[in-house]
Amino acid sequence: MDAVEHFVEQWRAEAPEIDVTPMATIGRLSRLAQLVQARIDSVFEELGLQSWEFDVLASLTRQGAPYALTAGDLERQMMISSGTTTHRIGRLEQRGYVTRTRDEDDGRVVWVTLTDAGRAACLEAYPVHLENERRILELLSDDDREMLTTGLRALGVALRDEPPTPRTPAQRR
Amino acid sequence: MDAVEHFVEQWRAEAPEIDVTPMATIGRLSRLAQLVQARIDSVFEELGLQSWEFDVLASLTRQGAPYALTAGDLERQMMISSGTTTHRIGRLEQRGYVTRTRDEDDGRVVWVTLTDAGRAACLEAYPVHLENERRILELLSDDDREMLTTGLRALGVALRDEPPTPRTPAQRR
DNA sequence: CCTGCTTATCTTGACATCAAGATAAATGGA
DNA sequence: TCCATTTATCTTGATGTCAAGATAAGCAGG
Repeated sequence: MDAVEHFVEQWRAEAPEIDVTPMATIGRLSRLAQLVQARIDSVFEELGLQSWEFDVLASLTRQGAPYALTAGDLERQMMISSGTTTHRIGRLEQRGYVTRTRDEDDGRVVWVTLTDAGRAACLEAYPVHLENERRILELLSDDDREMLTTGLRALGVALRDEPPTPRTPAQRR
Repeated sequence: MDAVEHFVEQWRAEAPEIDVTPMATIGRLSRLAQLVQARIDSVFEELGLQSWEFDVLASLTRQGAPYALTAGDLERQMMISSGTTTHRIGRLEQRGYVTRTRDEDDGRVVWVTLTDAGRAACLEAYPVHLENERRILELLSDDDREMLTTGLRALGVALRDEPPTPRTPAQRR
């Protein structure tokens, strides 16, 4: 019995004519995402990072050399607004973790490039973060963990959460 | 192939010594929660409600008569801070959807009670919201949906997301 | 009764976020 | 070449959120 199951039962008693089963899945999705995020945040706090900071650094690091994306590509990968993107880049620029460069051929484009310090911070946090995630999933049985992963992957496909195709530095027009 | 699978492959290429499999599950959890929330928000917008407003109204409605919770109980059920609780109650009070009442016996406690208008707004939105959730889950096969639900329920239990035990009006000391 | 501790709510200040619009650059058709 | 349209980023203003502390009311032991 978890919290969502309790809410489902309350709704069945109060409004029995409505099929409440979707809530058992989607209600948990957002609630558990929040609970898991709290655990993840606490690890990043120990590492001196905000979760959103790691998000940016990780997006750039996993691209591989030369560790650069345009502001727009970052925006799409992180699923945030353009205003938030500008703000995030600015804060990380102040911290010395990224640099901004105007594209030479297309004056509208801003390249965000990881500095050595930014890459180092990301690579230091990365294994600690993943170990934390591993510890959370270890609370589940192998079967449950596998069902969860399979179900989530299916949902990702169903919602068309497709891989981003960033502009590569070579692709400058 | 979804976005998270792509990120996993990028990480495998860039930092092969780290086991990246936990990200396939937990990365999807937060990413998909965000995608699903966007769909949910758009339905509430049509209904003239914010998601957080429905959260409050639903917490009160599903309690059954007399549709009341203390501010602290709302805070715990919705997993938000006390400051956010105060703010939410204030906004809904302005809209005429809830009322504030000091407990007669314990002067620190504030009872938040649903008005008829608040209950009506919630009961109008509730079936539309659940139909929307049902439509999202319908994108999955029966098997995938069942695995997702089972996996999430297991995670809820593992993270000890336990049912709240609110103070009932009868329990006034 | 006091006095210190706990509990419940509210206030304040900071901040990340978004929507909408501004700015500026590129593009494409007449 | 010119102008309208599209694209990429940034700015502005509003908002929801939290952490930390303030306020105020119970509570418990002397």
